[in-house]
Amino acid sequence: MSSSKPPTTRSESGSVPAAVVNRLSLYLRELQHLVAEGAQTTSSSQLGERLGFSDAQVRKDLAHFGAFGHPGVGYRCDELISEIRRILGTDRAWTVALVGVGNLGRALLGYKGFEPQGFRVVAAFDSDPAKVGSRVDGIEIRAIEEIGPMVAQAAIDLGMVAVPAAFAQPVADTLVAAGVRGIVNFAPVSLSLPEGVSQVSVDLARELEQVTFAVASRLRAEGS
Amino acid sequence: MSSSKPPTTRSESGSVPAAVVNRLSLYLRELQHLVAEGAQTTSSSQLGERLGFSDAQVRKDLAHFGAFGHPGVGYRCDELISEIRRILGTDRAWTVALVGVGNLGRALLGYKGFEPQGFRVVAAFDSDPAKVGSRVDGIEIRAIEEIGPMVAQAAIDLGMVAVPAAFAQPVADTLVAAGVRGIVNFAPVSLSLPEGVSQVSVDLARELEQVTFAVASRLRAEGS
DNA sequence: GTCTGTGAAAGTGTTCACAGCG
DNA sequence: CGCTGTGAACACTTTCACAGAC
Repeated sequence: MSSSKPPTTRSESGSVPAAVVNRLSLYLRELQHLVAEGAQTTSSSQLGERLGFSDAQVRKDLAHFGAFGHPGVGYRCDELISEIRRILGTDRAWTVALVGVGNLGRALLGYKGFEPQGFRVVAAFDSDPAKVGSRVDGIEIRAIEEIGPMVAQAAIDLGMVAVPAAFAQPVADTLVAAGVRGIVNFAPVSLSLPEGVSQVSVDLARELEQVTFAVASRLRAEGS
Repeated sequence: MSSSKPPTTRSESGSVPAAVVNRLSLYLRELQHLVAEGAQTTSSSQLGERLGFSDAQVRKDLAHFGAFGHPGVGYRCDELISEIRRILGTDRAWTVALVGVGNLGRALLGYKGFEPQGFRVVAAFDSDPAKVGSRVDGIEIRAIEEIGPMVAQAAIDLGMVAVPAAFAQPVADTLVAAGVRGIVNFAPVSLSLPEGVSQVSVDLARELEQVTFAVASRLRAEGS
């Protein structure tokens, strides 16, 4: 969604709709908020209500992966958090390389929200020689040519692409050749990647367009 | 998709699935690339192939809003671009206010991708007195208290929320009270907004989680 | 009584396949 | 011919509603 995701993906127990995985992340985030508020347990209806889903939807989503609840009680927050992290793969840390240290890239380097969820940006690359060698948020900016060796040496799992649209595909190709297993693409282009490399695209202008569509529709419905 | 969108939304001709609107943005972006490459016309199959959808899907999506194609010919790019912009509401400019000039906020202020799609960030607010009064990318940072007057005075349409999770809801409430019609939320929390105000959420860690799920699934399928 | 997990029903979205137009 | 637009078939998702567990 945001993003050009393939419709489905494959999991430990058959194929799971992308929409379910999306919601899984939302459940995880909400559970973390609940724990921060001191909750020990929650229920499908509480979780659903806070996120705008039905209780049945929450239960059906979780049922794709197992039976984590306790009838008559609900879900133990910490238990469900562990399960969802295991399902999403974030029960271990993931190393991330950033390519493109422009405006957006710098924000990604400094973003505080990655670490708590198990993501560590450990390398950054840029084609601008003026940036290479400098440090941003404690990370040294390296030349594009160093992607291959660094990804191998630091065993980097994922890549984030924050370069201008025209360079996104070649940069993605380089990351894939270097061995990353997945890419988050912030350039407004559709990447073609080989099978076996996952991708998610985030296009900021597109997010705004989803909002304007809704607003424009409402204005049209009201009669100009 | 990426993001906690309500499942559907309403349009000029009945209700349109959110997934369709998402793809509409993708079609628009791809058409713009095609024009840049010198194309005059395209077809549902070309458009679909470049984005990973079926030709039928492209035609069905567009059919929600009218008949824009020319049988035997395809779609005239410039014509379809105009139509999609009209549908999305981006046939006119939208003014945007940013709240939260941290790492991410600064990136949003400087992001070059908004203007070409019809978005203009015209005001920025932050609670940090040290930032208030300074300028970032030509925009003066104002105090949170000025949101109300500024949104009214500058007739601001949309808000972008890039503040820490705990402040996102009150900031959103302030923006709504000030009169914005839609909000893009970058904080990892689920906002509750009144009917009539559209929202899209972008959670960067969640985007990464969608990728790790796919990667983790593949690893599990391969046997550890 | 409360709340989960789940078949069955209802509702949506996608693909198929073709009539019709340029 | 080629390609759109579209009803009909299909597939998928969500909701319903209840049996079973605590």
